[in-house]
Amino acid sequence: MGKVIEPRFEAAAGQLRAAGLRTTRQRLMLAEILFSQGHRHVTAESLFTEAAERGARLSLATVYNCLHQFTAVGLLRMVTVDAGRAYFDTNLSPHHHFYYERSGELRDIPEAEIAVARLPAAPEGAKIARVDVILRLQD
Amino acid sequence: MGKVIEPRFEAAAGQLRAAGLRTTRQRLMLAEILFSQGHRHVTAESLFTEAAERGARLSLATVYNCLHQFTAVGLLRMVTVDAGRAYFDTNLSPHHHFYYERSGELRDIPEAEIAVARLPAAPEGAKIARVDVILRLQD
DNA sequence: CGCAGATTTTAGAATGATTCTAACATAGCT
DNA sequence: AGCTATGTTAGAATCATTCTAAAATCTGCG
Repeated sequence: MGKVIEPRFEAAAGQLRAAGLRTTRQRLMLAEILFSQGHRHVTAESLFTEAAERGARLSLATVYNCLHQFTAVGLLRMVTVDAGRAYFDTNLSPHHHFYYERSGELRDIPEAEIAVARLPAAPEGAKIARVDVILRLQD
Repeated sequence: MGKVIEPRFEAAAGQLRAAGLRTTRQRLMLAEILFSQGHRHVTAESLFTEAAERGARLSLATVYNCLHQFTAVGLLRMVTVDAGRAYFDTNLSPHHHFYYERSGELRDIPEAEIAVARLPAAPEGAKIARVDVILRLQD
């Protein structure tokens, strides 16, 4: 018998199943936090804290595991703007980022607002997996 | 009486002095490695190893110190492509990067080869300090 | 339902990059 | 040479992240 899923986790459960991931208590909570309130940027630490504030019982290691699993199945995108910690973005459509160097805040820039007009060919034997544009901000 | 500077360090000494940095044995060696052979991309670890191979006696902490000082005075630029370690680039002119995700190799793309046509305005109270374009490569 | 086997979670240790500390050494001026 | 600010260093400390091995949980099946 499948276990009972609280109504507020229905959507998250659907997303996890569609991605081929088991619906564990921890993953449901994290998915709910990540995917039920518009696009978000989180770090492992920030997500862990947020989950803890909501009363979730899970370990930091699980947050790392889930962030990587979600990324692997295409539910998240990793964003590298700071040598030191990884950010994860729930916005999967092509877009770019403002990065506030002082605060560490990350903000989406819709794709239409930046035009990368010409791209060089990828070097022999390689292919371009992704184009990242980061506008670094100071105040 | 100023100390004697070996001829091969003359150029490096000039650059350090021009930047307002004292010419210590360690800085001379690092500057020589960094600035005497065209543009380079290094990490603290790679630079430390290279200096050690050349017989330099210095500590890793000094490499970190120097990389940051050189960056602060505008002799280097920090490049963030990997959450985990910082790269430093001796190429100070505007340009972008190919990043081989598999090997960690970084390669310059001349500015002329990429055109970032339109930029959004910086958000209220902030200004755009830098535009980074990274083409991530897989093989 | 109730179990077996596979997958997950977890605490804690381990790792890797980087920074800090506070003692020692040196550069640059007089 | 001698003074003093600056630079270097070993080693400890910190931070983000990954690993490990054991305990917990999930899912399919009888």
